[in-house]
Amino acid sequence: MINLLSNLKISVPEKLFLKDPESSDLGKRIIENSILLIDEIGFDHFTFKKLGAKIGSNESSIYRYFESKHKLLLYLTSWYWAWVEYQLVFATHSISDDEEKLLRAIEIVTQTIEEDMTYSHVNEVVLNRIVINEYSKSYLTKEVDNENKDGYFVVYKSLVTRIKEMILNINPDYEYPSSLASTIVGGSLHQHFLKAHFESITDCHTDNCPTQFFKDLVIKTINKSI
Amino acid sequence: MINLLSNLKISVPEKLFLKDPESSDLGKRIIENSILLIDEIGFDHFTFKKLGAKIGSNESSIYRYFESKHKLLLYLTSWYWAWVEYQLVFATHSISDDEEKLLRAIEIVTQTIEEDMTYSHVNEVVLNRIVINEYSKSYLTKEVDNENKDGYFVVYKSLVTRIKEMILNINPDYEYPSSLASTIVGGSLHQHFLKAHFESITDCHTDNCPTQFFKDLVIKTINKSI
DNA sequence: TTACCCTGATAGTAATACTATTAAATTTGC
DNA sequence: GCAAATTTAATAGTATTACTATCAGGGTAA
Repeated sequence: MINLLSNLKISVPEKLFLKDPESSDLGKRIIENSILLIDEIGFDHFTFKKLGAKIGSNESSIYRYFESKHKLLLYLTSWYWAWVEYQLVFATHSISDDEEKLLRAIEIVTQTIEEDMTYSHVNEVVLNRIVINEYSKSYLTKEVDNENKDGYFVVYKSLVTRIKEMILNINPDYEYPSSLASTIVGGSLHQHFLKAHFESITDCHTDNCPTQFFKDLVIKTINKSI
Repeated sequence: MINLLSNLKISVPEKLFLKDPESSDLGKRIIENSILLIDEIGFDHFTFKKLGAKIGSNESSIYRYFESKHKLLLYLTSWYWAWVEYQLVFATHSISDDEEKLLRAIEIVTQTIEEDMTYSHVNEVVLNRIVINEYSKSYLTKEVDNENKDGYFVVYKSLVTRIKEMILNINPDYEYPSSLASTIVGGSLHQHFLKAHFESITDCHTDNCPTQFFKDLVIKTINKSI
């Protein structure tokens, strides 16, 4: 599966970049090292100047690829969600039992990425941490409605919608399939964050935790009779 | 209840301010108008200079009350959570049935604040929107562990812990009471945001929605047998 | 009435988030 | 293999941000 996936190009909305970073060596170094640098110093302290210094390149060259650091964050997180969606589709398509299928999907979406799947220049383990720590900053802005119209968040919405469909397949009468699906995806990031910084308000202290919590939650919630 | 509450001073960790804004007229104008301005232009575009212009005061005077705009956000959101916690304690203390008590607590925590309760100079309706749009920015930082040690997030954690206790009262064997409680509080903010900006991935389109979703979710989840 | 505290005003700093221009290097097309 | 086109690097510059520092004036309190 890992090798199969690495031959596929993850597709990210084109409006997010000025020049496709996959199309050149410098572009790939920008992606690779921006992930490492954002993880290291946090998105708030991250600048193109610092990134330029890290990759031995110039600030102005990076601006040829991305209009702003905000767009770069959208690119990286879109890439992440597209990658998760691939894994989800791949891991569930051959499962015929609807409940088993959803449980597998929850695993994919909520688990900690443990090993670098070596998808070229992208370190998925580190990117996962970035998504946990920074993703909400990409949409908690005054510009969100315009950017949403421009399709900047399609990948995320598509992932949530897939999970919603799986929920409806199990129980077509459940009233809140979209809210439950978005709670799984968003809530999982939140539990991972709490696990790392606010242990007192989460029960997730082990490897399998956010996953077990959400599996239990979802199955109890969508089954028709109590 | 409204009048009773307005005689109580909401208590916010003292480290969050340099000078108590409740102690002067200028301080209160800072609070009142920072809430309005952050709502209007967003926290990212908010500066003390702009706030100074709005209240006819000077940037440097605002810095006498708050070290940074980040601390001001922590102050405002702590105030909000303390206010919610008061309401929660007040509304639930006389309810003897454990399940009814939790359901009432969920109502308090997940509902949209509909009317300004005129707690002096604080517009709670607008502050609620700020918490929905900006709260995560207060903890998604590289400084979160130090700030947490300094008690900047005690109010929020205390609120979540109260809900956790209520869950345990209903089912002491439920395995994830803290995670469920933090999911209710954090997830409710998220659903409110989706309702306003990403309608396609939420089922919350009516007034009573995040509330109904979470009530249903929690009751199904914590009841012992499936 | 003098001391002091609060507020306002001004100035200044380092960093940020860019834009613009030009030059050098590299790739490509023929 | 060379010219043309493209890409990257280097430099400079701008407006804004997030502060800090200093000083002056006005009101209050001992």
